[in-house]
Amino acid sequence: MKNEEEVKDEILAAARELIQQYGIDKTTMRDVARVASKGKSTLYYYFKNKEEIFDAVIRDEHDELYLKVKKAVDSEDTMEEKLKTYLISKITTLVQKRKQYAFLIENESHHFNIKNFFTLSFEVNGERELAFIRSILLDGAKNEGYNFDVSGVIGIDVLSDAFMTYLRGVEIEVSLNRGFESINEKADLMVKILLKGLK
Amino acid sequence: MKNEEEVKDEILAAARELIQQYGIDKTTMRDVARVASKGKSTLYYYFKNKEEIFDAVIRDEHDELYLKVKKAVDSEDTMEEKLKTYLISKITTLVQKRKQYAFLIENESHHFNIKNFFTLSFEVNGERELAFIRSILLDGAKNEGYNFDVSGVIGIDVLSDAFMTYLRGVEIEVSLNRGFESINEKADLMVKILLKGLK
Amino acid sequence: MKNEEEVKDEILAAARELIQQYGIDKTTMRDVARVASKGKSTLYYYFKNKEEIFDAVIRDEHDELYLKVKKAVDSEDTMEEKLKTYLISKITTLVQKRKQYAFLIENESHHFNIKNFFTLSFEVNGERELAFIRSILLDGAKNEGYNFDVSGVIGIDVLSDAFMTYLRGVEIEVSLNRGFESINEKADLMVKILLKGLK
Amino acid sequence: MKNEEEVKDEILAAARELIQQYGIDKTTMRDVARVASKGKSTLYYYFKNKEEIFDAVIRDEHDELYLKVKKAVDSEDTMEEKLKTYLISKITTLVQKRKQYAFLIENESHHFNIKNFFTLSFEVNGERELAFIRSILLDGAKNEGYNFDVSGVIGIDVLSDAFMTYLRGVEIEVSLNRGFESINEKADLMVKILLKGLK
DNA sequence: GATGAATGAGTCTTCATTCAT
DNA sequence: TATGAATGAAGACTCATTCAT
Repeated sequence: MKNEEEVKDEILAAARELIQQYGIDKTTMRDVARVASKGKSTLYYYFKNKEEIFDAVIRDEHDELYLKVKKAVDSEDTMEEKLKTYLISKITTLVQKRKQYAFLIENESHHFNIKNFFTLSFEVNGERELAFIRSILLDGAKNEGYNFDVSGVIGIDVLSDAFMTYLRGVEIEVSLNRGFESINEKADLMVKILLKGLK
Repeated sequence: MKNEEEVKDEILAAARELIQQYGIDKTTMRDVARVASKGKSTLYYYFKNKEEIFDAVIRDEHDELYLKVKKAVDSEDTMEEKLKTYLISKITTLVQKRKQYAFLIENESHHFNIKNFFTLSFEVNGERELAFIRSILLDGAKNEGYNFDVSGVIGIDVLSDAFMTYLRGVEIEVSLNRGFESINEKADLMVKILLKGLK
Repeated sequence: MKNEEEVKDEILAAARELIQQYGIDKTTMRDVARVASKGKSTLYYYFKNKEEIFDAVIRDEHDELYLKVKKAVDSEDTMEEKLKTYLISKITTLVQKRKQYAFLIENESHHFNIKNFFTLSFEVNGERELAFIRSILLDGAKNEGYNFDVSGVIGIDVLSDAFMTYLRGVEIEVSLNRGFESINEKADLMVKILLKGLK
Repeated sequence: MKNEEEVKDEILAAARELIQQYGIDKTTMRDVARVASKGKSTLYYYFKNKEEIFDAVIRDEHDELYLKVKKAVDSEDTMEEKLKTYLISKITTLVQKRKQYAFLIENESHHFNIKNFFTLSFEVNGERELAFIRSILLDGAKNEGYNFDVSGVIGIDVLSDAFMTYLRGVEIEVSLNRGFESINEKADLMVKILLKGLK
């Protein structure tokens, strides 16, 4: 017999599957119940309401995403590689997710919701991503001799901020399905642009 | 006596107001009718359905946005100023819009939709923005001696692409209400980062 | 410039066309207006309301039907031929009309309305059809020596009534698209059944 | 405590009541819900949509009708009595139903729909009625010495077909409220007409 | 004489949520 | 613990009709 936590997870799994495919608004409690093989009212036994369920789903999803990227980055050695890996790993993961929605692209009427998902992602991971990037740059300054304070204008804060902003642009572009065939190259170039003249 | 176009505009104005406040999904035809001081069915006299109305609204809104930014940029002389102005004018306009939604930040249940609006913005203006930025860089190369082909890696395409991506990140950040108190400074810095070493 | 009667006729023609295809309930004033190339409100200038239009249409339609059948029958000489022609000409005409609706047969959702049309037909022509049939039988008795009062049970009234009832059954069957490939034979047989032993 | 089937039946009962009074088009889900003392959405818990409800009602209604007539006929002994009973019992039952609509006769605007009901009846019971009548005639031929093949023209198929067609005419006439005060006599006469000279 | 514009009332349907069991 | 049953509220959309011009 399952305990409370397990049932909750089953429900969240169902909700996640649906939210990824249809977005929040178009996913109904009935859908979730069906996929979770539960009665509709059972959802209300475990969660206060729809919002609580979908909030949990989103938080989970983005946690995962952040952890995955972080792990990839941590396995790199140099700052430049870390930054590139950050970009590449994030894009790759997002593109992957994007594929799950593939069919929605054609289906214009749904297409608001796909983006919704991506947009939310930023809100959840914002703070820790920025902190993480800063720490990468900091390490670069300490261990690899980068100098971010050239001519008094550019500093670590400025650069990590810029990197973050760029990252967000990338995410949106993925969500809009812009071609990202040459991810590696693009990441390479961007890192070059940002870092040129800083060492 | 109003002609057809005027009435349509009245309806679109009402729809726009509501879409900005509540997002598409939460805005009902009844709401639009009420705000436009029309009967619900009147909307259907002028538009085929909900989608047609909201499509028009969004297209208008983004047209406006693009034109406003373009105008501001065109009034500048140097490439660097143009790029800065691009960022500043876009951010400023978006922040302004953002204020209209202010109260929604508290109102968690609505907040998905705000972002919806921004996300769509990208889709509509994508192409022409990129082209516009390229033309700015091109002029810079021709008239101001910028050289984007240093060390074989960076070119106009790469840079305009990077600028666009960054721009998108900025838009998202605005939509998430990240502080943009020091817009001018931030724009200044970013342009410096992108252009450093290219002249 | 057209006079009132002409415009009314144009409207009725449009209405008739639509009623035949879609039935009364599914035909809207807007449809009629469009087909008649008039403004919707113009219909209300010429007719009090929807009902008045459709009433007129039906009356016309059935008038035509009756007249056509009567003409065919009158051109025959003997009673037996008249009765057969009555059946054949009515069935043929109805089958013809039926063909205009052909596509509706597949389209289940519409199929109530087709029948509606036929049913109404009975109401309008009832009286005069009965009278007409009686007169045919009467002529037969007078001129051809038929004796409808055999064994005290059957009389002209009984027989004309039976013929009428049978006729109605035929109409319904046509409306339900029952095969009527062998109309002539069927008419022949029925008349034989009814008249057998009466001369 | 009611089980699913019971509730469904309650809803169908309400729907039937209304359909009989107002016809399908004019009966709304709201009406049905009110009469069934249920919430409007409850109907959708038990049935997929309006069509499913009204389909069920009609099918039930006609099933009943057929069974009732069949039972009455089966209790008779001779072919002649069976045929008469068929006519009488059918007419009687229909007239009875007709009374439920009585007031609609005045109410012109509704009167299309009444007929709708009758018309549908034919479609549903068509096949089995014909088969039943054939079997009655067959028995008559076998057990009572009727000979339907006189003079090479009339056969069982022809006669059962004629009887059915006549029956349908009767149904329509009932639906149009033609007087059927002397049902027994009329049935008697018709059977005589059809069978005269066949034994 | 003709109609564009406007609409109130109503239709079917969906959904999150509650509650008795 | 789990859910079947029930529903209020709302949503998009349609239509016959009116009326000022």
